[in-house]
Amino acid sequence: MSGGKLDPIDRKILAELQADGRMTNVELAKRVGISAPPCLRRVRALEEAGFIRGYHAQVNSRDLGFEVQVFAMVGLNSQAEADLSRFEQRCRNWPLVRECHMLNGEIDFILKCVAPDLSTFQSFLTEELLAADNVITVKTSLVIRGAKLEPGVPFDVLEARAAEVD
Amino acid sequence: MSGGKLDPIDRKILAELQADGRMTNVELAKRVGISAPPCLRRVRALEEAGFIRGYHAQVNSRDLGFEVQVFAMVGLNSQAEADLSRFEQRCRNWPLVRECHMLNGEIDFILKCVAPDLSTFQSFLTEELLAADNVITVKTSLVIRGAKLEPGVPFDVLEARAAEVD
DNA sequence: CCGTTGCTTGAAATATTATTGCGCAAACCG
DNA sequence: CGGTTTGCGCAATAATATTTCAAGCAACGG
Repeated sequence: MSGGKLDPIDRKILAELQADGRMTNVELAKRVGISAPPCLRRVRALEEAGFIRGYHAQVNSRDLGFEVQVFAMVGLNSQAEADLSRFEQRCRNWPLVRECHMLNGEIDFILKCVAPDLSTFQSFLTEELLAADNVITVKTSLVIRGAKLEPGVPFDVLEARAAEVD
Repeated sequence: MSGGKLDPIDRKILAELQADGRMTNVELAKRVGISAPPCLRRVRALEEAGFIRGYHAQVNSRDLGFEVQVFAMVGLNSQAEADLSRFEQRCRNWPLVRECHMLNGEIDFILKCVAPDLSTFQSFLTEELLAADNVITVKTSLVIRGAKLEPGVPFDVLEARAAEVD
């Protein structure tokens, strides 16, 4: 990647692959307006440069028996770096915790959790999360429904900015 | 899909594709222990049955110029269904809002937002979100760092449950 | 102004992969 | 038992990915 800068074609590639990660390379090439070989090279370069971190199937948790999704707002006793790291490491080892973000403000961490049912989550909450070292406060909120679920980047905003630069 | 039930091979397929959505079908077949054609048939069936909702490249927002990630906890004035839906619809039209979850408890919605910089987010916050009809409270928290980012389902938990059934 | 360098492209060739068609075996059911 | 269903895998075919290579093009320095 020459200098780490992306041209409009690269951005379009990223946008397309974000929308459909299994698109064939020929289809992708057609959409971004170049032929297949350079398109593939660009994709590889984007992967190597870390712009693309991976590809994942989006699986329907509910159908798989994970009826419950919960956000947990966690407050810690100590915010020393060592303690923060220790808590993060714990989160990595809890399968029910799918995302863990460190925040500023009075909440130290927000966790996105899943569970097969409420009682499983409650057990986790009381026996694991609340019982964990250094954890002071946990406020939980059940997800009633998800209205928009598009992790990633809004490429339309990106294109608007790129246009301004011209 | 015969009745909608999944056997261990199906679950393994889902787990593998969740981990790497661009895996070739032959590789996938090798890993789950069957030959390519039935493997592909299973994948197609899983897609049709809705267990797989799509495939997406995970793009690195920071590299693309989205330095800021924010969780916004939103409280509404009215929780009438029509008002909730209207707010959800707004969220779908805001590019900076990437996820919108309706919660129980005192927070009505949690939004995961991204922005190129703080001032962009502030403008969005004051001119769009806070200005929106029916919005009473918005508490925001900047994401300092993400420690675990694995949306989806913990298949190890799933397998443990399946084993119990035996 | 021209040649060199560095970089990117696209056509063609080749290697892999996806996909279809079909026969086979096990499980299930009357 | 015989018929039906279901899912498997082999083999053939179609599509795709990937490599190879020659050519185009801009920047640069003589």
